Amino acid sequence: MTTENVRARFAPSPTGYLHVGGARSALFNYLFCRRHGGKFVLRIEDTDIDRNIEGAEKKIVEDLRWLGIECDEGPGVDGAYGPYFQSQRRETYDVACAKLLASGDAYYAFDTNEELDALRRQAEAAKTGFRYPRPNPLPTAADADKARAEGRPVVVRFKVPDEAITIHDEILGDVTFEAGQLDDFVIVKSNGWPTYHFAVVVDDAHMAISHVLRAQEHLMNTPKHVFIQRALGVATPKYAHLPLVFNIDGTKMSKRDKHKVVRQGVKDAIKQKKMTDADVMSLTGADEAAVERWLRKKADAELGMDQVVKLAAAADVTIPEIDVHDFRMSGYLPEALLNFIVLIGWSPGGDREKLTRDEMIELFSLDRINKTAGRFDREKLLAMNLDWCSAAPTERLVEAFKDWATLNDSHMAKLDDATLGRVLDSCRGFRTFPDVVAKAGVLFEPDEAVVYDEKAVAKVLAKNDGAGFATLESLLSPLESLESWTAESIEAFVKNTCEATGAKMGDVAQPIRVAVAGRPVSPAIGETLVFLGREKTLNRLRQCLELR
RNA sequence: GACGCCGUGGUGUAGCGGGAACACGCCGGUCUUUCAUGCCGGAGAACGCGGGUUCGAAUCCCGUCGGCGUCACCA
Repeated sequence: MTTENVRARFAPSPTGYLHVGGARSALFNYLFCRRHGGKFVLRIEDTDIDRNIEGAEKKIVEDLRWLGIECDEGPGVDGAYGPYFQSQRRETYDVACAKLLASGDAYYAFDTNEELDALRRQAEAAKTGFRYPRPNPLPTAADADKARAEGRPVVVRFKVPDEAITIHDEILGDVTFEAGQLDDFVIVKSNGWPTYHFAVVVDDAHMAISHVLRAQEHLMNTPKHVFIQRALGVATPKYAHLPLVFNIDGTKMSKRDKHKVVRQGVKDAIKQKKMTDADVMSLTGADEAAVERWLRKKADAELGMDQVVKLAAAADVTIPEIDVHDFRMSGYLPEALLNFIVLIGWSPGGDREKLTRDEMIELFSLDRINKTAGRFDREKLLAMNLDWCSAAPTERLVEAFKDWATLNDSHMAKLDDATLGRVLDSCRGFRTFPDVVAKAGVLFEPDEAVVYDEKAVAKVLAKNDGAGFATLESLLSPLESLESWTAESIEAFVKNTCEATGAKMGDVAQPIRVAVAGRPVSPAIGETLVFLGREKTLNRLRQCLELR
């Protein structure tokens, strides 16, 4: 492989957060560039003016950065091939289009959507595939002006050559498409903006893109792109189509899954009479018709994400993480997500699995990319996250935890680094950050916030005529007068108490734990009480004794 | 339907002509003051199916079936 002039790009459209599938594509392009000393370009494909979401590209850049993927050229990173927004490159497309029109490789067309639909229905009825009927003779510029004057939409279509084409794919090998499969597709829309097919080709050429690594769903687009390249007289980059990423059940992983899961959860709740349509209406503020459309007609657009979040909480379902940002919000380490993602469709060979970003760069190669689609196994991700967390130094954990806690408005975001480090270390073995809060969070809340779990109280405190309560009571004054309040001294105190009374560690530690945390789970008893401090410990012990 | 891609335990992968390996998950056990970790052990694929080439095939060839993808003035 020539390592000079390698230039690859990631080209998302700014319609929201970065999807994990997109992140995988970005990662592979990034790794490939780094491996070969090339340039990684980020280009925003915002030619569909109506669908663009304001500021979405900032979110995408932010998500990439969180993962540790930085571009060499792109929005905010100047390079010799900018601008990096397609919306700012209109002249380039206009010039290229004029060229194709002049050479006779493209022509005007004036069909309305209704006419096109009718044609498609006809084709369907006749059970023949729809192909746009190329007019003969081809309309002229004058015809186009006339049509425009009549108020008809004017588009430009590409005149697809009637020949077979073989594309060499770096992963798939040679892929041949028969002649006559493609019809004359639109390259410039009636609003004057290029379609995706045209814009990618023009930009890839202008930006000197040498390699295109993209998801396999684009494979069938490649002949279109190569035909345009030939008509334009520009070079064809090397293509590598990446295997798809599916949900664990084999369905396509898409943003719609969030709606899908919540919808099903709400339906189940309604069936079990835990919820009603009226609940859905009051929760979302949507009217009956809108609820009907969302719930029964699967019209996702009827409800916004914040409304879906409320419904999910009410129906007690967990919204699946789909976007990179979702995983960040769920308390994953970016290095773990990155490691997990890189292994969907690629492996360094052998038994090697855990990889840092630098190791990925060193080992990455196109010929080790798989052809088979992979599934996104959340259990494996969780296990991998646990691994990374266990191996991470405390400082890294503190940094990542603070990011997570801040984003989630957790009360633990306020803790100082030293305390946070101890808390995180005392919880080692956690899978994601919410586990840490579940285990130790209550120690940093007001005493009144402690919720006593009935089962735990019954089992640990009330059983045997309130033996646990009695233990607590007997501990009150020794704890109050304990000389030093450190994890070691507290542990020693508990041990000594056991030895003196012949009790087991659990007989002493568990009542304290339940009294102080409300549940039978918390960090080691010494650490638990240190986090709490002596005063709050005693306060909670007394508070708990009132349950008797 | 047309075209295209793919097919190793439940999942991700390794192996690419000569004992089917690793990780996750699952099951059982175990350490521990709780949970989670950790540790030990186990079940689970004759490599979609059929045929061929070969002394020998998951590995090469052909066929077949199945899964998936694409068929927009969305990208």
